Amino acid sequence: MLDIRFIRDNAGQVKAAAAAKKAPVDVEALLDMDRDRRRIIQEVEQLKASRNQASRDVARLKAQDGPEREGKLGLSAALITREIGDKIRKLDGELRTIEEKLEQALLAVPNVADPSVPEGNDETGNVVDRTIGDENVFDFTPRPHWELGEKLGIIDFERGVKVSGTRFYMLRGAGARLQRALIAWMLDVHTRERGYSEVYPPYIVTGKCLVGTGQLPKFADNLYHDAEEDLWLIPTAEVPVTNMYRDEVLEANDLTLKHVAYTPCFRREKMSAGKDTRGIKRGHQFDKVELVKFCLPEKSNEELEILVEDACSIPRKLGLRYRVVRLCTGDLTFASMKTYDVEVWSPGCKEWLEVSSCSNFGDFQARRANIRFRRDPKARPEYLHTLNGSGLALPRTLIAVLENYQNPDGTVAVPEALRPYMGMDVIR
RNA sequence: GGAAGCGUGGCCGAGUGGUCGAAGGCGGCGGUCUUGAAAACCGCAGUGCCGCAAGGCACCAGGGGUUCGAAUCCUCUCGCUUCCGCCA
Repeated sequence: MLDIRFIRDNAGQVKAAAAAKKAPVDVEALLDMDRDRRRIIQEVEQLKASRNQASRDVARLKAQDGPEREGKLGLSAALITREIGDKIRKLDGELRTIEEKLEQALLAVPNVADPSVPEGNDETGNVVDRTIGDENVFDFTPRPHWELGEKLGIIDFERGVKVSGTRFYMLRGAGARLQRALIAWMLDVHTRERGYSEVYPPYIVTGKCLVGTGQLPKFADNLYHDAEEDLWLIPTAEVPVTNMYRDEVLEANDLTLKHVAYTPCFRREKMSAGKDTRGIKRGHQFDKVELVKFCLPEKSNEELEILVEDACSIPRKLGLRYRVVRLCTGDLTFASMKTYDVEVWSPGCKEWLEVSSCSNFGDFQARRANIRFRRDPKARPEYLHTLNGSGLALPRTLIAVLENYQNPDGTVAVPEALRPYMGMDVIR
């Protein structure tokens, strides 16, 4: 959420950012509501001040003159203040209404891009920052993972669909084990080498959390939720982990705070038929190891660069070819100020797979979730900055491993780093 | 899920409907004293909003209500504790 005061002072910038993100935002309407709101506040607070004064008068007279005069004095004061009270009640009602409307409207305003983000309309405007690693040379035609998976009996598409419908699959045997190995290994890398502290969060959260990170109210369509209660399946660990510190004031000394969490992710998205239909690239349920950071406002862009490197350490250690893409203004998500995607090359599908999306949210989420810090014990609380990125998303990492490490006979070598976790060298 | 009790400032803990933003204690900060520290004593200390400012308003889990006036009375919601039931 943006500060209404920021919007007041930077209306043009906010309009431009909303247009770039294709979010219909009526900035003028916001400013009108803000003006009305402040007018009513001034009016009602003046009335409250006079009511308080009258109340104090009654109290004082009663104390001075004793109970015998209470009737007279009390009555005259009562006549005045009852009228004021009615007005106050009426104005308070108006104020509540307009504040709710303004709040709802503000929750629909997207974050403003950082100045370093390239201009652009859509993903074609993204900029490849760097590509690391060489393309694997195969002396045979590499197979896509769905062929490998079925041949090896480690991905069972039919039974996943039988149990849960389209876009679900089951991993079996070495496939399930490979995913588990990747999860355990990635958690170990981030905790042991990158300084993250591991968290096991709930996979179901209240709506408030989703408002905090920015999925609600705008993107309810993409979420699974309990029909009777305000409980929602998480679309990413970002939601519970960022909201851990909701309504808290942290100490500056504890920043930057870094957490890593493994969770499944649930996304309802009504995906266009025919897009990414083959394989396990896109489903309603997938696993992900997520990195979340809380830091000082002036450090967040620096922290973003480090976060990207933390994510990149995984494909690097796996010996996968990867690249870092800088998203343009038009491809940024609703809450993001600046985002880098990390993509790995999959020779079977012949495409770059997005395995991580690392974003700096500035104080956008911190404001929504009310996460603050104190520079020193006497200072006023300030909003901190939040960041997160995948480290990494499992199915796509699994795809890249299968396709890059495949042998001519359809077996798959286990990457060196994973062998201790897999207990085997080759999946056959 | 049922019953009972409880939710006050960073923490503990008072608070007969009327100058209560709230006693007292601990902790914190700044002094005095001390070679230094401790102790003792004195003082300062919440958050948000409106306002150029002076200042004002709000906040005693959260919402609604009664009242001229609510931390205090009523009501609903949430959370915690204990007992019972159920359960991996």
